[in-house]
This record gives sequence, C-alpha cells and structure tokens, in this order.
Amino acid sequence: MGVAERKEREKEELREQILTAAKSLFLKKGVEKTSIRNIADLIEYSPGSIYHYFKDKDEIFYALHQGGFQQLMAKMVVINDLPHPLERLKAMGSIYVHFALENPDMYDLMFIKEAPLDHVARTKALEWNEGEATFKFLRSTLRECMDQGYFQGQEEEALSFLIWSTVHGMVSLSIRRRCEVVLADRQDTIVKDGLDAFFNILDRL
Amino acid sequence: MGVAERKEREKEELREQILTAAKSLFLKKGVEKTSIRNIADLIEYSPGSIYHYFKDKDEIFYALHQGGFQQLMAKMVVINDLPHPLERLKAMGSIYVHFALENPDMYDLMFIKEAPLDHVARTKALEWNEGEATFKFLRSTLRECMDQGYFQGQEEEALSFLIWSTVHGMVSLSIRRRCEVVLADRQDTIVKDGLDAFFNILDRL
DNA sequence: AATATAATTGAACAGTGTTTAATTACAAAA
DNA sequence: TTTTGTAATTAAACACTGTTCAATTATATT
Repeated sequence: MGVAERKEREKEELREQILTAAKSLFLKKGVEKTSIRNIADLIEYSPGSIYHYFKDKDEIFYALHQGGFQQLMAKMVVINDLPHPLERLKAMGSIYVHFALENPDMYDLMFIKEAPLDHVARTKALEWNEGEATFKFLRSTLRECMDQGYFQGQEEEALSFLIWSTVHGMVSLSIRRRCEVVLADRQDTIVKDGLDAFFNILDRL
Repeated sequence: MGVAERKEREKEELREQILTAAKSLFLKKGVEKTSIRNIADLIEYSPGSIYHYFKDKDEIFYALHQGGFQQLMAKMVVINDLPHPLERLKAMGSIYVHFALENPDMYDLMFIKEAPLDHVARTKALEWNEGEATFKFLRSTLRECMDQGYFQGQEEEALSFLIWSTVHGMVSLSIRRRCEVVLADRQDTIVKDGLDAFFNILDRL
C-alpha cells in the first residue's frame, strides 16, 4: 500500500532535481539568461515536464530564494553566544555582510532582484516569512541594546531599518559593481572599511 | 553645400526620437519588458533601423542612464546656497532620496540594475564619469565637514562610501519592495523616518 | 488483461534580440 | 535629365524565449 508514498517521494525527488539544476544554472549564468529549456536539458527531461512541478519560472526562483534565508539564519544563530547586545548587533552586521559577499548571487536573489517579491505580491504578500524573521531578529537585538541605554532618542523600528539599509547599501553597491569605477583602488576592502566605520559610529552613540 | 549638415541633423533627430521612445517605454513597462519592436512601433520605423543608431539594446539603456545623472546633478547644485557644510551634506542626502523616490525607474537604471555597468566593463570601465562626479561631490562636501571638526577619527573615503551606502540602501530596499511585507504599516514613511534618524546620528557625531 | 490515472512528451504559439540581403531614397556627377 | 554611387530603411530569417496543450507513454488498480 506504500505505493502512493513512494510516488510522492519520487515526485519530491524530481522537484528537488529541478531546484538543484535551476540553482546551479541561476548562479552560473544568472536568472534571466537561464531558460526553462536549459534546466530541462540538465535533468534530461522535456521542458513541459517542469510545469508539472512549478507553476512558472518565478516559482522556481522563489523556492530557491527561501533556501537562502535558511542559510543566512543558520549563520546568525551563533551570535547567541555573545552576552553583550551591542556585540551581538555588530556580529549580525558582520555575518550579513560576509554572507552577501560570499554568496553574491544568492544575496542578489534575496534582496536585490525584483522577481521574488512580484511573486510575493501576487500571492497576497503574506509569504515573505523568511525576510520578516530576519528583520525581527535585528529588531529584537536592537531592542536589547536600547534597553541597556544605547541609541537614546531614537525609535526602534526606524533605526532597525536604517541599520539594515546601511549594510544592504554597502553590499548591494558592491555586488552591482558601483564601486569599481568610483573606488577602483580599494574595491575589495571598501566594504570591510565601511563596515568598520559603521561599527565605530555605533560605538560612539 | 549644407546638405551633409542637414543629414547629420536628421540622423541626430532620429537618434533622439529613439531615445525618447525608449525612455517612455522603459519607464512605463520596464527595461526587460520593452522590446526593440515596441520602440520601433512607437517611432514608426522597422526594428532593423534602430541598429543603425545603436549597437544593441544595452547601448540605448546606457545612453538614457547618462541623462539621469545630469538630472540628479542639476538638482544637487542648489545646495551651494547653504553656508554650513553639514547642512549641505544633509541636503544632498535629502535630494538624493527624493530623486530616487520620485524617479524610481531612473534610479533603478542608474544604481541598481546590472546592465549599464556591464556595458561600462565592456568599454574598459572608464566611462562612468557621471557616477564618479556625483561621488566626488559627496566627498568634497564631507571633506569640508571634517575640516570644520566633524566626524573626527573617521577616514574620508570610507565614510563617504558609508554615507552613500546608507541612502542607497534605504531607497533601494524601498524601490525593490523589500519593505512592503516587513514594514507594511509604515511603507510610505519609513524612508523619510530612516533618513531623519540618519540625520539625527550625523548631528550627534 | 482491461481500465483508469498520472507523468511525460513534442509540437505549437507568440514573443524576443539581432543579422543580413535586398530595396528604396536621394544627392552628386555626367 | 538621366545615370551613378551611397546611405538609410526594410522585410525576412535565425536562433532563441516562456508557456500551453493534445497526444503519448508508463504505471498502478480493478
């Protein structure tokens, strides 16, 4: 009687195969330049098959995008060892920046590209749990800092957004290559230096 | 004998027509979803014609992208009226953010999309004069602030990058719609509030 | 062995960017 | 005015894209 279960398992396996193939192609050639036919060729199925597992190309994109947040969150948990909330906040920033620079294509998928949130918008905007969880984690850490007297006269939500924006700004300018011309001589250190300057400012507040 | 000049003028006019049509379509439908055939239809020429004026779609994109910087710089010059350098710095931030939110598609072209700098990379990375000029303007303003004793213990270049990243981060998260879910209740004020918090921090340094 | 169901396919549709051979327009020379 | 040469314009073609769908194949149940 376990035949339905086996079929379910096989279906899940092929779904996973599609995602693996799509991921490797997306990260290698970019989302736009990867076609459904490319993915189909790699897993040796016909293009039409893919549409039995995913509604459209965006749904594949979105499924991968979720995995990225799990990766990021997994790296974040180590900060729980740090007793001081401001140290935790800074560690979060470091982890965020390192994740982005080590996985620029995944970061691009998660925070820069427009497709995934068009998908979210279509599915009634209730699905970006991953992004929400990450932001809430930042907010609660900042809350603890403020409870200990840091950042007085500031408002938690706006300041959280500002901090997120700062690290996002640095890595996204770097990933989308706006530093290459403007900061040609220190391309590869500017994000680290910017982050240090940021931590310096946080310490002084 | 002015026939060559007239022909030159007519050629330039058609080039301008293509750019105007492309701009209106890019801003209305997005770059990706605007086809060469769409542009050709709008100016009532054949698709092939366009390739006598522009090497490819990217070259059209890049030509428009240059115009955006001229717009932004034109708005920036008004800050020269402000005598205090820190006020000038903050005014630059406001102008930058307002420009981005009022012309999100143009901002997208200039600072978020990947295409224009791929073009720059191909043309040996020496062409992003526009972006460079804008950044130099920020640096010189920050220099003046530091000369008057602000931001002590910071390094000019890294801090310039950090400031640019902060405003870029806020507007790009907004433009690429990462606030909608995470900050649903104050979507339309969060960038302004974030900017105020930023100015508040700058004042305290 | 026949039937029902689910998975898979290939062909088709309407679109894309780009190239090119052929055509048209038009100023200069005969 | 007619011919010639050149530059602008075009239609057609190429190789692709995402997506749909009728037809086929495979497989489990009766």
